[in-house]
Formats: sequence, structure tokens, C-alpha cells
Amino acid sequence: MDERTARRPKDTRERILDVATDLFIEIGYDKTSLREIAERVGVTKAALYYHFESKEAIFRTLLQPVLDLQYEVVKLIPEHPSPEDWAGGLATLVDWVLPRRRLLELFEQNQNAVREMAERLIADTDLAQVHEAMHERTDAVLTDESVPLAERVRMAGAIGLVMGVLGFAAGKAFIDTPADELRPAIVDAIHDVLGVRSRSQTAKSRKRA
Amino acid sequence: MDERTARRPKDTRERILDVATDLFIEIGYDKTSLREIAERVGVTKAALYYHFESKEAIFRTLLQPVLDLQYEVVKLIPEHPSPEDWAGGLATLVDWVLPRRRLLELFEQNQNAVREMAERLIADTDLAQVHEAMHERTDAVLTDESVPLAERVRMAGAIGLVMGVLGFAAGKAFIDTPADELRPAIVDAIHDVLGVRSRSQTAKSRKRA
DNA sequence: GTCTATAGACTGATAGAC
DNA sequence: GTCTATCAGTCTATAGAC
Repeated sequence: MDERTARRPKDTRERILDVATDLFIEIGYDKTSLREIAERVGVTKAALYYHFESKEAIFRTLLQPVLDLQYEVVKLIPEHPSPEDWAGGLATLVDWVLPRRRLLELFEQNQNAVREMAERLIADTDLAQVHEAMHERTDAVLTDESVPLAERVRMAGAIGLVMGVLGFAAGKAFIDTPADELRPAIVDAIHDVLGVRSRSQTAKSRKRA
Repeated sequence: MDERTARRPKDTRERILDVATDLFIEIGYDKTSLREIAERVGVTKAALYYHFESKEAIFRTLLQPVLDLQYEVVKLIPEHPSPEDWAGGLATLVDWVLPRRRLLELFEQNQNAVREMAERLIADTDLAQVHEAMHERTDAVLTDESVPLAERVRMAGAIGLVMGVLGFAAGKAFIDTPADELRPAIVDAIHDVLGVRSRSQTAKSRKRA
């Protein structure tokens, strides 16, 4: 916190990550070339290779926090979650995602690249395993035939609901809506889908129409 | 229906579309090369160019039905939709998508490619305009500040819910679930999110937990 | 309708000077 | 830390024979 707090120069490494985030969201990981990243940063391609060992390394660096989150969520959800467990996990997800909506966009817009990366890194670092564990866990829950289909559909639907409001499905509709207004609206909706009673729901949100 | 009903040969054009669908979903439009399509079909790259004028033309052909659907949906939703309108539109969407889940996957997994295509074809064919109109319409509804935020969040969330159950978010969890079991479960959940009363909801789906 | 052969562009990555 | 120069590989697309 001593020098370079005047953030104009901002080390190149960070600028590369910023520009890469923009481009990976705008036009996708695959179609983004190192030439274009370098151009926007204002350096040459070769300079990128001083800071990152490969294009994929840039992507991995950006994705790391998402994978950390997945690890947290996996730990949070029990093997046979009740609707309340599910609602709680999703509320945590919402809290985490709200101040990092761009990261969700990055993740959503490049699922193919993420999946391919995870497959190739299998048994490599923790990266792939956490991602894989996350998918297996949710899949196991959603296909558990001892749970009524209606309930499982609602669990999957609640995930989609969150993704829909915070992510692409709604376009950028809520991008300027403050997090503290958005959060209760989303959590209330989650509770209604899962049939869980929430605090602010004594009689209020039951008659909107 | 006279000859070639024994569908072994199945004209090359159709086989190209089948293989392309698989690959575009599996590894994405960008990373799928014509070489790989040709290889799997069992012809050479050059042969593809006899049937389609470009790689993009293959993609456009596959996407056409989705754009047709968008057109139908745009016509269906009024400018200031009530929750009932919204629920009705989504039910129509569900009915259309259920027997064509692979198409939804194709669309979802390649949003970047779809968007880029739409942008480049602007003012070209009807393709781009319909896609654009769809986005503008939903955006206008979801950002209409005369409607309470809670309600708009639920409208966006309901879209996500549908996408989540039928699309990727739930992985392939419900891929083998018959459409006639899935449909009512989804429609019920939509109604609960939007606060709309549905037929099968007199007392049943209100106590699941 | 399908082939071989190739053009032309762009990609991720490396070597080595400064 | 950043540059110039270059490599090998891949891609879409085309020309022209059969």
C-alpha cells in the first residue's frame, strides 16, 4: 500500500487479465486471439508469454475463484438435501455471485472451454476434480428417484432461476440494479419455487398479481 | 415415401447436419472444424462445400427452427404482459422445446456464435431481425420500471427455470424423463414463481416439504 | 457428388536481441 | 519486461479432375 496506489500504470499482468475478461465474455475464449489481447493491452504477443505460460493459463487464472466457490458449495450441500438445504445453498451462491457478476458471465459464456479444460486436466490439479465433483453431486441429487420428480424439477429450476436473473438469460436487464434490492427478490423467488417459507413472506409476496 | 425409406444411406446433406449438431454441442461451433465433420460423415471437406456454401450456412440451417420459434413467441407476448401472459408464453416454449431438447442445447452451448452471427447478418435476412426483436422485447419488459422489481425478477427467473430444467444447468439430469411427466412439473413450478394459480394446484403442490 | 491438391490467412508459441 | 522475427500447425475455402 506504499507505492503504486495511484493505480494508473497497474502492472501489465493485471491489465492482461482485465482485457482478457472483456474479450472472453464479448467474443468467447476460442475466438479471442492473443494478438487481439496484446493489441488492446498495448504490448506485443510475446510480452504476454512473459506473464503467462499459455493462453489457457490466463483463462485458468480468471476461473480460479469460481472453482474455489464450487468447492465451498459442494461442502455446503448434504448428500440428501432438503428443500431448505437447497434454498440455503442457493442463497449463498447468490451472495457470492452478486458482487462478481462479470465472473459468472465469463463462466457462462465459455462453458465449452471450461468443460474441455476440466476434461484435459483430469486428475491433474484440484481444478478438474472440484469441477467434476460439483457436477457429480448435483447430478446425483437431481436423478435420485427416491425423491419425487416434481421436487427435483424445482431444485434444478431454482438453479436456473438464479442463473437466469444474474446471468445471460435476462440479458443485461438487471445489471444496474443494486445488489441489496436484487438479493431479497431472488431469494424470495427461490423460496416460492422450492415451497420453503421465508421470513418476508407472511402475506406479502403471496399476492402480487 | 417410395424409395430410400430404408434409411441407411440417408442423403449426405442430412448426415452432415446430424454430425454437425453432435459436434457443435460437444465441442462448440468455433472449435469444430470442417475436417472433423467430413471425417465423421465419411467424405472429404470439399464434399461439404457441395452441400453447403460455408460452415456458417450449416449452422444457420440448424438454427432456423429456433429463430422461427422466437418469432412465434414474440408475437405471443403483449407489450405489457401480465404474469398470466408470461406463464402462458413459457408454457408454449416448454411445449415446443420438449421434443427438441438437442436444439436447445445447440443454441445454449453456442450463444457467442449465435450472437456474432446475428450481429453480422444485421438487416440482412429475417434471421437477425427476429433474434434482435426477441431480445429487445424481453429487455423492454424486464427493465420497465413501472413494474415492481420483484415481479420482473420473477419473470426473468421463470425463463431461467425453464432453461435450467431443459438445458444445461441441470446437466443431463432429466434427459431420459418422458416429456409428459416433465411438462406438468415445469409448468407448476413456473406458476409458483409467477404467483399464478394453476389447475392442478388446488392444494396439491402447495405442500411438498 | 465426390475427389486431390492447394491457396491464403491466422493461430499459439518460441528464440534471441535489447 | 518488452521487442522483432519466425515457426509449425490449423483453419476455411476454392479450382479442377473424375
